[in-house]
Amino acid sequence: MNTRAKKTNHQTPCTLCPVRQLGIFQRLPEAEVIKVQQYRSGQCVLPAKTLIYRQGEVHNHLYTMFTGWVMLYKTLSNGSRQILRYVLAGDFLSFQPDARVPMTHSAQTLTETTLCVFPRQNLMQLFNEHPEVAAQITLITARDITLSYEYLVNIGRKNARERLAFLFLEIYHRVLPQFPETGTTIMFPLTQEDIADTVGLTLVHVNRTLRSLREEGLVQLSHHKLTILDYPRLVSLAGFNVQSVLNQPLL
Amino acid sequence: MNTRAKKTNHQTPCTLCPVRQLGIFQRLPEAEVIKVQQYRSGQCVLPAKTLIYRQGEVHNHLYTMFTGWVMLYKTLSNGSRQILRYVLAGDFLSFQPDARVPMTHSAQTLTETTLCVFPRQNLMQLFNEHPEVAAQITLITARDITLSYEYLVNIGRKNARERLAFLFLEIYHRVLPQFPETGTTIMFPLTQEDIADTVGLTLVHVNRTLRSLREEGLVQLSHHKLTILDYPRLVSLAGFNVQSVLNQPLL
DNA sequence: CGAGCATTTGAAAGCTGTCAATTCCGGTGG
DNA sequence: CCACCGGAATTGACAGCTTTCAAATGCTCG
Repeated sequence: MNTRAKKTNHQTPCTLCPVRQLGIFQRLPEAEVIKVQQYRSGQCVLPAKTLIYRQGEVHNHLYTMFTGWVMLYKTLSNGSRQILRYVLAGDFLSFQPDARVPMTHSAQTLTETTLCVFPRQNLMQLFNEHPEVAAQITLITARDITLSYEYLVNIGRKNARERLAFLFLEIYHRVLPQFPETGTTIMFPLTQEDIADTVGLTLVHVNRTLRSLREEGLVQLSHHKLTILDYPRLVSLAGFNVQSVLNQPLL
Repeated sequence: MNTRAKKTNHQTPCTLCPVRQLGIFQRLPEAEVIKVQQYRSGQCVLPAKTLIYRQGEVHNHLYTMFTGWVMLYKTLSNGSRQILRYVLAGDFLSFQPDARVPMTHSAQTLTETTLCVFPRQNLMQLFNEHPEVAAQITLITARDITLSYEYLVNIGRKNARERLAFLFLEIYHRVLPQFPETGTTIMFPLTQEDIADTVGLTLVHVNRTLRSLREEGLVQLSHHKLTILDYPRLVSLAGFNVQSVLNQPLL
């Protein structure tokens, strides 16, 4: 397989920032948001490459992302890495079956990131008093599973070009709502090694495949900017379906 | 890639069966279980190879599995198939972000299956009146994600032998609690094609890999019976961690 | 301006897929 | 009880996509 682990780990102190209607709170009426605040313990801004929690460690906070990019990944004993998902603004972070069980994966920021901290202990109380939040969380979690399934199909049943096409479209569609003014070019902080570890390929093969896609005028990726050159052909190549990626639970 | 779709679809009428404390209800005190029953709409027994719901169709029920094997899978436009997960007794079935959106995957029984039907419409009401059920559902869903992540690692970063070893151990550990008397041999209703579509390989390569594992005395698979011959070496080969597979949310 | 990470490329090996054909096995009908 | 049928399991040969190994070039940050 491939890949070595990262080593950075400079944690920054938490900084308060204004309340926002994102993530689990996005569908609540204004009054609810104010009340729900009391369960929170704070918010913080983390620089790029910060380890938020590590696979194997007990971690007792939940987070909602406000801004930034975070990746979830698992490291294998042989040193290789599998990136599981990218967490973007409005997404939920660090859900695990049991608070007492160690995390099964790690989370690290790719860019400067602002997130809202929520102690796991308050969760049951929140569920009791705000069942609509519970429903919201359930739906978000269900959507995460849907995305995870898409990834399984992507890695399990597609070739290199199709896998990259899918990844680009997926991220493109999730970033767009955050920056409606961007056209076909978005910020794309992943390295080619990150891409490789996401779609189950090697860095070298990702590089070759990127060249192939570029030469055919499908996408352009350089200096951490991604440009969708031929959206229709990309969708067709990837077997992409927007539904599978949308961040809009409705209930 | 590979594979064609199945065609069977003989639905059987629902049959009432006694209340059981499984799935979402497994942690509730007895009194709660009785009350919670009112939200349910019934239970049914399905023969093997029954399609429970189909990718692309709206489906308005949730289920808890009582007995049997169900597989969740997605079909690609080129005809290939990716199996996402096997649903066993006590597991939850058919969670999707939005009831109005078509299912993104299909579900089919592998064996005769008994499941408890729960109309999606009642969900919000259930959440309101029984927040502990909401918490339970959240935890089950979180566990499903954890398993899904394990599958991603399995397909994305392991070779054929490791993938099979992992799949066998995962299923073995999930089946054991249901049939504590079984020793190292369990019922295993998947065909080699099913295995292939689960771990992202082809039928032919799965067959060769199975032979390799058998010749090395690691596992034996024939006539839909799986025997773990050398558990320690299998665990080591698969990079298997029991935590990732356990069906025991505690809250 | 230098060091270290990230990106590119070439060549060769290897794992996995494809194609085809045969054997095995459970279930059905005579 | 036995022959037959179709799906499942096996196997061989070969092609092809990906990985490995190495090395060169390009960038970015201190």
